[in-house]
Amino acid sequence: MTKKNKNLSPEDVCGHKDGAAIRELLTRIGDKWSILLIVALSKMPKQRGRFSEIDRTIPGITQRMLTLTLRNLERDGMVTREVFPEVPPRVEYQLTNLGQSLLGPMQGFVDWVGSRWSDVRKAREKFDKR
Amino acid sequence: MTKKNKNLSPEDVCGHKDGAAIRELLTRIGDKWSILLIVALSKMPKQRGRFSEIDRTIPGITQRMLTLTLRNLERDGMVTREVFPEVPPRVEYQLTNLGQSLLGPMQGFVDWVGSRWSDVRKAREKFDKR
DNA sequence: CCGGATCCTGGTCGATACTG
DNA sequence: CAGTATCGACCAGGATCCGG
Repeated sequence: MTKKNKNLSPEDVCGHKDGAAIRELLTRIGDKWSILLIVALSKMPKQRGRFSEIDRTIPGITQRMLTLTLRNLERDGMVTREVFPEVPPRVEYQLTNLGQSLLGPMQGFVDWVGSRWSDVRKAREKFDKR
Repeated sequence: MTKKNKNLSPEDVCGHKDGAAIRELLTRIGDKWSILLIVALSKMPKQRGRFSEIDRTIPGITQRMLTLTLRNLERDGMVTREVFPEVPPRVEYQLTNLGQSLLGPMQGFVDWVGSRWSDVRKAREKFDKR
């Protein structure tokens, strides 16, 4: 017997109740800078660094986008923000446990890319050859 | 001794040579519909279905976006497209091995969301309360 | 040093209408 | 049925300037 497809809303990704959350997460870390910030922070001593430091670590990012992306990550509990009342101002960001815990799952993708990306590139070349 | 940071280009995500590829992949599956299509196809018999079938499975998607997303996935070697010269036209799409192989790594994210998403939500509420 | 305020541009996506 | 064509809204993100 063929099982009838239950109506799944676009939020039910994977038929999973957290589908919407999954899509949100992918959208977030799929944006232009988030993943770079997370990785950059993860490589700093104590997974911690100040604004200008992160800025220098990530070539091409503008101050605006750095601020914005950090805010989003802070809002999501991935990083903390600590302001030191000095002159000149100093602000330090640090990866939270939550943020660090994302590095694990990410490794799955990294491995996949390592083993399969060449296939994707070949597929593209073949496809574009038309 | 403190190890001096090598200049890493924005393409060197994770200090990994495939960094650009990783970002590309995340951007692709982080877009609005790709992940839904992959999952939808993976649940069909033989990971295969026709255009209208997929369309009905994914509420809210427009014909335009369905076509576009399928094209992208086809170009990346994630799905195949087979046209049957009949009237009315029939076109079937099928997940490739490559496409299926992505489901594994994805599971890591799914699990992460399952165990950690509530933390994200709590962080957001706390943050927004200002 | 950090980051807010503005302005602007290109790209993504939805709506709609039309074809082989 | 399975698309293509066209238009327009919206928004991510870049450039730039200013301010505590």
